[in-house]
Amino acid sequence: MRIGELAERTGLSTKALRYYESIGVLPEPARTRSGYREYSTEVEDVVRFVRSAQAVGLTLGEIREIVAYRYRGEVPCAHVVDLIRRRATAIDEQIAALEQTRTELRRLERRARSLRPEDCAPTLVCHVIPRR
Amino acid sequence: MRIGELAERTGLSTKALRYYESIGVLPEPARTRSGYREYSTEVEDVVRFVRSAQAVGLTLGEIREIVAYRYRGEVPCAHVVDLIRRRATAIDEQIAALEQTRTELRRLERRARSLRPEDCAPTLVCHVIPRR
DNA sequence: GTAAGCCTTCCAGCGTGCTGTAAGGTCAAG
DNA sequence: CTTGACCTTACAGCACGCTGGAAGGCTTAC
Repeated sequence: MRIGELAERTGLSTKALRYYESIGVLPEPARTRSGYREYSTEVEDVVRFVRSAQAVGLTLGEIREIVAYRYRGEVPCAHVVDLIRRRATAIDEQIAALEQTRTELRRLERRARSLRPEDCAPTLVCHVIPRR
Repeated sequence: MRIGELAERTGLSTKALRYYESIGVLPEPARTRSGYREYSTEVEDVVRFVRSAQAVGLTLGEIREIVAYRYRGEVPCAHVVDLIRRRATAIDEQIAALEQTRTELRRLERRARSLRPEDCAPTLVCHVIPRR
């Protein structure tokens, strides 16, 4: 299978596939005599795994670690569970931060309704957003 | 006031201040005869405003628009309220996406406990993360 | 033989908000 | 007169996940 076909079957661009290879997420495939990449069918599973892992928020760096276990012939399960847990924690923190910002924004929006533009002092730039 | 003093008073780096100027967030200050930036005291309010606006999630691009009203002598209130509303909506969407990912991660974590590493087929890379 | 459509490599750039470094000018104190 | 602390510009690079383009080689059809 050449790179164009793999791209079509996985819904990725050839650019992305070559990029994954360059950062060690995909293994280096065999080459034809003229230098074309020649993929085995198994690599398709790896590519799909990469997409699935990205979909749950893992970075390509983390994914590279996971597939590295496979390339070494080891089972990555424990490492993956650890990554999942840490990602979940990170997302919890992100959500908390965003919720705080959202609360602040809603507060500002409410407050803005009671402010008159004429009262806005130029030195404050905008009195809708209060100085900390 | 020279740039170092402004940096100290606002808690920013001189690099950041020069960067803000370069992208039009801060106005070009007066210069001494030898080329040093000489700031008026009012610019400190602008810098503080930039920090406050960043704290509620506005980008420097959006902030530039807001201060542009001021530099034109207009009141930016209506525009700011609009920006705040749109930012709040964007944050709602971000939170929703993150919550979905988090739910999926928790689901994977629970599921992983019932899986045995020995059952993990190499072609799937890792059966903890299911194929889509 | 030549055109179309693949493939290759390498280098650059996107956006965001800066930071680092180099190479040089200025200013006050000793 | 020199030292050190400040200032200036300009260019590069960070993370992240790619995409685009240039310049060239391979393969197949006509």
